[in-house]
Amino acid sequence: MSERPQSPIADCSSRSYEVTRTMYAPLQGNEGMNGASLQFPQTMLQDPSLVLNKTSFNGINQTPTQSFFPFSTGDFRSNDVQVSDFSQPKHWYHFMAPEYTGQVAGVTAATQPTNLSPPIAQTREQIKMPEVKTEKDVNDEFGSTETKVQPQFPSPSMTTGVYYATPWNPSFWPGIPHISGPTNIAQAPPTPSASSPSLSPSPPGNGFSSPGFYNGGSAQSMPATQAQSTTRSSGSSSGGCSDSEEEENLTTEELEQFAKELKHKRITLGFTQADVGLALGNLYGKMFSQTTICRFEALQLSFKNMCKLKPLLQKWLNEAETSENPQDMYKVERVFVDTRKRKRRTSLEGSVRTALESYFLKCPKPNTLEITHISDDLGLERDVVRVWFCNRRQKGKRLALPFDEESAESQFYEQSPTPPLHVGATPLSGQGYPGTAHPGTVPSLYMPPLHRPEVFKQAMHPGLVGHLPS
DNA sequence: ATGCATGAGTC
DNA sequence: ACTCATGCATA
Repeated sequence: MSERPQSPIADCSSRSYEVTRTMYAPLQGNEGMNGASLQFPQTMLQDPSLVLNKTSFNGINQTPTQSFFPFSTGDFRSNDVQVSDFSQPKHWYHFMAPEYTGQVAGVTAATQPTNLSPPIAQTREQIKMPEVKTEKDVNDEFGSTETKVQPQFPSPSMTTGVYYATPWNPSFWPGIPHISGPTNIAQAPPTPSASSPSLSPSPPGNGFSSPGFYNGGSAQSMPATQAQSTTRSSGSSSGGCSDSEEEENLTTEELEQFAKELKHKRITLGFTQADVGLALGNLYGKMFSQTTICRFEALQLSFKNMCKLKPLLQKWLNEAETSENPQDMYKVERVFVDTRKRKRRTSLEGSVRTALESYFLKCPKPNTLEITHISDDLGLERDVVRVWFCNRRQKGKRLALPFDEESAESQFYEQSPTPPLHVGATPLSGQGYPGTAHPGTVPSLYMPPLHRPEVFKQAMHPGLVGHLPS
């Protein structure tokens, strides 16, 4: 954030957005690899200048958009408006039941189970409320997908963790593979004793008795000590993660290592990602979804975010390993779900995605007008387009270059990047993998994160790597 | 595992 | 209006 002094609007023209850089290279590389012809306007892919020197949104019209269709699965609501009028407010959901704060338990956390309305401390069966069904019904949302937990105790997830503080600065995956910094992996595998997930019911205890119960003070309370962390560029170990207790300076290596360890042990102990997420809520007051845990393991979160979550996961891991009944750790379920109705997830067609991609290449940060233009062109809702770009940028960052930005940038940018891309093709072969040989680690099911082929795949182009939705 | 969505915090 | 963290929904 702090590193982008310019106005967003100027981005497209006056500067090459980082994401573009990031994405661009791989893209070309991909092109080179399969030599496949895309439905893309090739000029865009071939000529960086288009991206870099773009001065306006003109050239955009050339995209193969005519073939796109204005339906976009926005079916939940009449599409009539999309093309013509995008500026109108839309409310995909409405709020109901005042007593429901419209939050997922644990996230904003019911602070005091006492005054909360009855429904809150229930098991999912009870809570499963009809819900408003706007465009489409939501079949048994929560619970079903995430938890395999046995509703042993309807524990009132009275986790109290507002804990949303993100004092860190924006530095994500700065660095990279070879960090020579002080690798202080303070994790000495405690000896996994209970590796057999037995559903042994041990006294509920609300999870509060748990040694490591989170009292909502630690990880978040970290003041502005992170001032130093700069704006990335080098900091493999962004000092931003300093904490009153846990993580201070994590290196990407550590995180990488930890992520692997976590995954491995998690699996060994018989937990699912969702379990872990729930357990965190139970133990430390901050619940997370399967998605987040998944992304953590895959190192798909920002560096900062990884740093933030690591201590919690570390704790959980320790708990899980030492606990006689690890299962106790996730005996908390999501108690109730957000009552707001989400907009139904849009599923963009392959062709539309491709088109968006091409637009993105030209201008990763379209302004309102441009967005309108695009949405108009593709027959999508303006908001869908906007969000798409947001996510695209975010993804681009998330999966940013696994190398030092500077150098990688220069490499990828103008030349056709090949080396890194090939790694994807041969996961197990000669991946440099400098500082991460991990001698001791078990040859797990996953590969070294920093060379994850998927990353490149994604970074390159979802639409290009075989992704045709039927 | 990941695409699209939401909301808080910022600029 | 953007970034970032996060999650629902789905492939």
